[in-house]
Amino acid sequence: MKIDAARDLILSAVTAIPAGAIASYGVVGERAGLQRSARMVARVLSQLPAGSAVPWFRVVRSGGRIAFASGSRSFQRQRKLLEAEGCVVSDEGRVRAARADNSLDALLWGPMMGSGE
DNA sequence: ATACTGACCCCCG
DNA sequence: ACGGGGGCCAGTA
Repeated sequence: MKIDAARDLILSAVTAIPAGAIASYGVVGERAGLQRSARMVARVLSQLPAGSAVPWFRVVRSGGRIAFASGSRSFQRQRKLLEAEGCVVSDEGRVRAARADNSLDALLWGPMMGSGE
C-alpha cells in the first residue's frame, strides 16, 4: 500500500473518533486497517497542517496519556481542546474521556481499557 | 546500501 | 511510580 493511501486511511480513522472520546495511536492504526502503524500515525499527525479539521487532539498514547511533554506548548494546546469537549486532563497528561464508559461502538482506546475505571 | 530519529508499543525488573 | 531493552515503520542524511 502506498503511503498516501495509508495517510488517508489514518486521517479517516482519526476523524471518526467522536467528540469527547479518545483513541491511542495503535488503535487508530488498526482501525485504519494497518498493522503496527502506531509510529506512522504519529508521523502523519505531526505533519498535519495547522488549520486541519482532523481532531488530532483525540489521539493519545496507549495508557491514555497525552503524547507531548507535560507543560509544553503542544501539550497545553491539546489539553485545552480535550477539556473543551468534556474530557478531564491531569497536569501529568492523563486523559479521562468524557464518554468512555458507555457507547463502546465508536469509542476506541488502547490495550488497557480497564486500568482505572 | 547503512545509520539515526521520532506526537509509538510491549515486556520485564 | 521509575528504569531498561527490543521491535516497529517512514523519513532523512
